[in-house]
Amino acid sequence: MIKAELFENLHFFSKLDTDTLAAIVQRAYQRNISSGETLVIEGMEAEACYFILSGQLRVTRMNKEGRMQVLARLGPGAPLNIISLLKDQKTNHASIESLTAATLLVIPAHEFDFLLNTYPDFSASLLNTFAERMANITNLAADLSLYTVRARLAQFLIELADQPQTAGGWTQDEIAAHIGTVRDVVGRLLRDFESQGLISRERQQIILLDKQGLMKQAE
Amino acid sequence: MIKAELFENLHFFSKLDTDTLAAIVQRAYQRNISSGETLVIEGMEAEACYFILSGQLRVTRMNKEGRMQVLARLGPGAPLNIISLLKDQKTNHASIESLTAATLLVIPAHEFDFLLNTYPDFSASLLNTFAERMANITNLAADLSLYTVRARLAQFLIELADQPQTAGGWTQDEIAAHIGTVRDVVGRLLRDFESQGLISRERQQIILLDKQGLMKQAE
DNA sequence: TCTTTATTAAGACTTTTGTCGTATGAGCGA
DNA sequence: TCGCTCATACGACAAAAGTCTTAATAAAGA
Repeated sequence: MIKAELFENLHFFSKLDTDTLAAIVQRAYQRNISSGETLVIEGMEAEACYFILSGQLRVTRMNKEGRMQVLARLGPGAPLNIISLLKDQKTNHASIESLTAATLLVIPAHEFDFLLNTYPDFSASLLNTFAERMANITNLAADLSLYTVRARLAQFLIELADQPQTAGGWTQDEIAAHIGTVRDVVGRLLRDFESQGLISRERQQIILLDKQGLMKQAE
Repeated sequence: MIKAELFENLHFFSKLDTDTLAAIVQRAYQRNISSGETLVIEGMEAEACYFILSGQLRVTRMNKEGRMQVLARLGPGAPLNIISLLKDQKTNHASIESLTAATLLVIPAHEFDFLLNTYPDFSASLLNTFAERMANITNLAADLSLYTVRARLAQFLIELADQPQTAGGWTQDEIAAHIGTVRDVVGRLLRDFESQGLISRERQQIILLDKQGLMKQAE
């Protein structure tokens, strides 16, 4: 049995009515997963959607060669796998895996339908959350199309520096999956940025030295 | 004064209650635009959202060099500029321009807020429409990241052939803006496909000769 | 501590993508 | 019909991105 206190203060839930929260509590269950676990596999039948109570997860797509693109990195309060349930064809639309140990609120597909049809504030809150997600994924698509890898990496480093809480522990592989390229290229560009004095680095730790210069690289 | 008969049979509106439709009619107005007109400019303050009653429009992003990426191509029933109004920062999040003459239902920002807060079926319908849009833009981002221009073009041609209604009148420039590259490259690849006997072409008309072969190009 | 695995480094090389200049033909309006 | 714009063609070139190989180093687990 789960308790509303676990999540009612999270952004998504904070605006919901008490009885909507109660209905969620009644129909959902809690699940704990460990770090590096795969929660959802692209293409399989969509069985449930999720809300992150704690931990970090990432939404990804892969091609046949195994190259991966991260579509989103999400934390507490974020809904997962919603589109898969709303689409006509109810298959998982991307893969989802945990980056840390995490606790999730699991809502089975039919329960989700019920909540959606019964509690207008639930769907309204979803709509708001979606707007931001849509904006983010749109930015990603536009960036991938309109900017070079160099520019995307520079921008990524700047954004990373602005959010110190997420700053540590990025491998070159992860960075590559985020900005839409491969590890080798990230490594090469970081070396280049370093030789220009824009950054300095130690293992998995990048220190931004010249923000102005990096912004120029980002065009 | 506009009439509900103009649009109540469009997909988005068909599931709405009669009084919701009436409220929309009362608070929205109609606007006609000609082909090639710019309806919304990225970055400017968001004043309204729109629904397409007739005609085709495209949602785009540009970089400083003037290279353009088409994010969506939309027809009757589709909502426009919704994210701009739902975001925290209410600026237009992409540009929108007409590809044909078009008629639009215009809903000013504050009226949109009212409708959203008052008629749950309105926001529910929006959520459903959004799911599909989100799926599409996600596919675009993944494709841009994970596939080559050659593969994207081949896939584009296959999809185009499957939808005969949209098939005509694509310039190389437009194709390029859709698949995330520049005109020259599209021209070069089309020449290549033609020399391989995969397609044949006359002015602005591409005939698919070997679907299997193209699918191989799409990897 | 000793393996094993994950991460990074660095260079050489290939392929892909983008840019530029010039040229041709079609369609359109004055 | 004349000029104009638009769409396209095509080759040469430049830049960006990706691949491959070998090697070093750090972290993690037995």
